Amino acid sequence: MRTLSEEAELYIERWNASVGDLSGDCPVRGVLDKISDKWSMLLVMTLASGPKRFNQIRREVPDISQKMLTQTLRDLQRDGMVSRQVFDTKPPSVEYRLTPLGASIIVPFGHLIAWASENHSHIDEARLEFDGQAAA
Amino acid sequence: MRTLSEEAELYIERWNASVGDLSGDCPVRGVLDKISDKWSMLLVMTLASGPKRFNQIRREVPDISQKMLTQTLRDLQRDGMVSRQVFDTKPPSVEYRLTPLGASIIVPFGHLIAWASENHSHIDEARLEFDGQAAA
DNA sequence: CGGCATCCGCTTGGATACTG
DNA sequence: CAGTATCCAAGCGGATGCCG
Repeated sequence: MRTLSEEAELYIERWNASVGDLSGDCPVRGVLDKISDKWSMLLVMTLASGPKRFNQIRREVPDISQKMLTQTLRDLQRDGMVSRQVFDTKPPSVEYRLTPLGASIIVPFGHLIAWASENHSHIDEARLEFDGQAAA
Repeated sequence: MRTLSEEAELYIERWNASVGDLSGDCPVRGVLDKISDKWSMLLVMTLASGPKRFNQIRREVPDISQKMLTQTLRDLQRDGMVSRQVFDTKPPSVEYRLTPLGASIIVPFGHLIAWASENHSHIDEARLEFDGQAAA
């Protein structure tokens, strides 16, 4: 091995040190499963620009169902990533905002988003080529 | 808002600039969906430490089924993240390795893993507290 | 060894209707 | 407005058996 950057090597080492046997109950796997959730990170990024109310989030993320929005917000609250504040007005309003923990994931997640926007064109190209060869 | 770091602010800005209306066909969403795949990132990290053969990967990731391993490897190959090399021995052997594109995701993904190992204890605590209050 | 094909259970998640 | 409750379809993914 090879042509990887030193930074990458470092992460690989840490990974190997932290995961042990990669069995399902390794704590990092647990967090990764959360991150893999279809909507979690999208909601975190939506709340990153400020606290928002339920239907306001819904409008900003058009293709989430109300059920999934409720459920994902509750999960994020359970994990201490989002706090929920109810205002006793009528009609009642509920505001969601990132906790410090929730806000702290923005940076590492931002790296991934940066990677995605830099490389999605490469992925598209690779996919076209792959599908072209499969058809031939 | 406001106790976020400047780096976080930068990512939030970029996010807002890049996603437009967050509709399902935004390219960043597309890449994020791939990353959200249950096994993709696990396999990338497994291959990060060097090229490996099919059953070797299976042994290192004990709880993936053969079907999902085949399928995920093919998807990664399609996306240009992994290359597949067949050796014409008997019995035949097949080696998978990261492409430069696949290797390039290790660094941003490493940031997320670092966050996970630093914060999973906070998440566990938050979860215990939340569940305790729910029971009360 | 490294797959592919089939079957099938179970979860995920959407649509709809109702509540405080 | 901000949910809860119920029903139901689609697909993810496991188990098994077969092939080159």
